[in-house]
Amino acid sequence: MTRMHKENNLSKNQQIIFDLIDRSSEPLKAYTILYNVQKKGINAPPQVYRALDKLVEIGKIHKIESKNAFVACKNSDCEISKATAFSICESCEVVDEISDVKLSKYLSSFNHKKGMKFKRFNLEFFGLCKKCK
Amino acid sequence: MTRMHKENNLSKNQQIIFDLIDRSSEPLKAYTILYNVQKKGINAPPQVYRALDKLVEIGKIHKIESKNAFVACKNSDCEISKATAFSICESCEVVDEISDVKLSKYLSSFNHKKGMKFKRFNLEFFGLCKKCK
DNA sequence: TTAGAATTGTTATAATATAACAGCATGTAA
DNA sequence: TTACATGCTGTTATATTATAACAATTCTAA
Ligand SMILES: [Zn+2]
Ligand SMILES: [Zn+2]
Ligand SMILES: [Zn+2]
Ligand SMILES: [Zn+2]
Repeated sequence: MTRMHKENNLSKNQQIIFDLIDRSSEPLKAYTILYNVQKKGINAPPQVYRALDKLVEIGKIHKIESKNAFVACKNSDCEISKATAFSICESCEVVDEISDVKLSKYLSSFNHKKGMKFKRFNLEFFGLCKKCK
Repeated sequence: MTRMHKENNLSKNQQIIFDLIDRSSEPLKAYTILYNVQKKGINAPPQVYRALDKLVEIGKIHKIESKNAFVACKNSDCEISKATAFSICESCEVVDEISDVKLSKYLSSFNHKKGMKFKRFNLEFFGLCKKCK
């Protein structure tokens, strides 16, 4: 059984699942993850979803809501996932995390007319990538 | 059986489901919709999902991706759903469609570094509404 | 060392969404 | 008129995504 170390803030299952997502070139779905970690002893959906929830919470991964899939954060962990933006190709389905300081600042400071103060946003752009257009 | 009229571009099931969503004060989930239209003869999930797909396609409703729920467009049908933005209260779950021309223009003209040309975006802001904060 | 918090393992089930097939209505072209 | 295409409908079954509930173990901090 893996010992927890202070310098590593991920648990065993969290690390296994993060590594898989981080090495993937495309967003991974929960059950795809499950199939791929069964050889490592993760057998059931709740184990996957728990790890995913935690990884999202701490900003190591993001959920692409329109695809129910997960990608590793490429963006120094996105201030704990408060401001996420993605580009999604509607043809080849490639997903890129957008790191644009101006965009992020603009949206983080956006205030709704109706007096709501935002803590977080998620933005998904759709189109055709260079290869597909 | 309802006759199709040229002046009405929605079919019978589409109209029933649109009316329900339009009258609702909150986003509705597909199976909530199903339960509420069974008295009108819509019995099975595919009938609901087909109507929802079409209504989304023509911009009469939008899907709130983070909630798997649907709202009527409050915004003259959003140029056929090319540019959607919502505020979502994390406490009471109230959802508002944001109609902000500056925001919409800013995002519609945003171009990704990697040369992708965007056709569409969806933005979801999260926070606490006036009542909940 | 002990109590609380976090994580794990497990079974079962809930909630969301689509495949596949058949029928009917409308519009258009031969 | 017939024939065909398109779009909508109805139906059964199934696939996919996600959580409830409970017991046990491991980690952390006091
Ligand atoms: Zn990120
Ligand atoms: Zn592409
Ligand atoms: Zn709209
Ligand atoms: Zn609220």
